[in-house]
Amino acid sequence: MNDTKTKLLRGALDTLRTRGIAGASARNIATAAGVNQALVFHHFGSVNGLLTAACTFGAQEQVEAYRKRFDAVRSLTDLLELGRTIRADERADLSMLAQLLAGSQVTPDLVPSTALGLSRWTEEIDRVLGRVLANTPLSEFVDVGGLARAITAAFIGLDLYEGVDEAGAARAVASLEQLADLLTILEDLGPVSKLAIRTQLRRRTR
Amino acid sequence: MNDTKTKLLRGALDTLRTRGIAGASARNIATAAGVNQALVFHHFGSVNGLLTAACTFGAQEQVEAYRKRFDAVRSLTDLLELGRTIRADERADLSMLAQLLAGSQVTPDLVPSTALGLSRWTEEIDRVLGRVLANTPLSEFVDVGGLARAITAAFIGLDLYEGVDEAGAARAVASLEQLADLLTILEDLGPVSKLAIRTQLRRRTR
DNA sequence: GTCTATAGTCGGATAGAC
DNA sequence: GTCTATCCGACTATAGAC
Repeated sequence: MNDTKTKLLRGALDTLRTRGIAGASARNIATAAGVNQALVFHHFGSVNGLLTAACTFGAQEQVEAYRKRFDAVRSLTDLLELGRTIRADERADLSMLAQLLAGSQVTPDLVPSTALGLSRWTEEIDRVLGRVLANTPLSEFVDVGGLARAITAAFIGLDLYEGVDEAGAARAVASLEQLADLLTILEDLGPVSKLAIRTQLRRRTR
Repeated sequence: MNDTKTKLLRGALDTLRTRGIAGASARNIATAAGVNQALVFHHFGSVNGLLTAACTFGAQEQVEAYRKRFDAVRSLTDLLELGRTIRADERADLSMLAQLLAGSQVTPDLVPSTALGLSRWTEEIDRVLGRVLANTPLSEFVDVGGLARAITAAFIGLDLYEGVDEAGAARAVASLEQLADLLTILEDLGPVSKLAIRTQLRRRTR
């Protein structure tokens, strides 16, 4: 696939990453793609049309590229390790999604495709969590689908945070890894503590 | 403080929230502030100059407004409850910070003030966590400062996520509350499990 | 300090030749 | 499908009157 449409899609993703939502103009994207500016409108109707198409295109491609790695995850710690890899990958679309999210707060056209792009990651994490947390107190007392969404949101937040405070972001990630270890231990505590936890939870108002 | 400079600062914050980083132009901000467009440059030199000043100004003001609520937090669950309130507050600057973060990925001028704005929240959360988690396994095995940074990043991510999938964001928050309850129980398990956890942690490679 | 006016640039979008 | 050329509005920033 090396036709103009694909070039524009990749150009849009590159531009979103390197110049942000505020710099994602038809001209900038066309330059990045190495094609004529008018073709943005000919093929996609408008800049937002191209951005939404690019988002759908990119999310599909990206998650597939990481599918095998997701399948190899065996613990929360593994998942965070993979998250580290994904965030370190220059070509990963976390930054692109962050920019589209920023734009979506203000431009309703962008919302559906951005939500779809996010859901690709969420589904993958949901799948992994369901597998990794099966038969643990976590899956019994915490909505795993909700947790998958929270993790996706946190990854986006960390990606943005990294852009303004690399050391702080590294510290944040390290603490999450420590927390994951702690939760893994919680899993390993066995049926006795599971019972203790269950009775404790029953005692609560909410 | 109702002079032009202050009007512009507030106008900038409003514009960032309502029109995003891509819509934060001198004209839009001046219109929101009810002043002349040229004054942006007279008082702040450039649009980015105004945005950075507004960020510093807003973060200071906001965190102070919530200080008492932070002081009242007694548990992780309380903290998430407060987070819910802050995210629901239209005038809160989470959205503004999210937009500035998106811009900072691409515009180095914005980085220092955005980092400062974020650190105001991080410090507050750090303070609360230090108090709430004192004498718990969490504070013993997890870098609390890192956790504070992770929570700030997650809140930013959730704020953005909410803009494209309200139901999904609600689910994410609910699952975090369940997780917080679980962690609170971990705190209550007493010295025996603390010892168990400690030996388990020693057994690990990392 | 505040205004008008304006220079110069960049943006979205379209018309029409090839 | 792709190009050039162009319209027109919005943008940053400045000059200069008040």
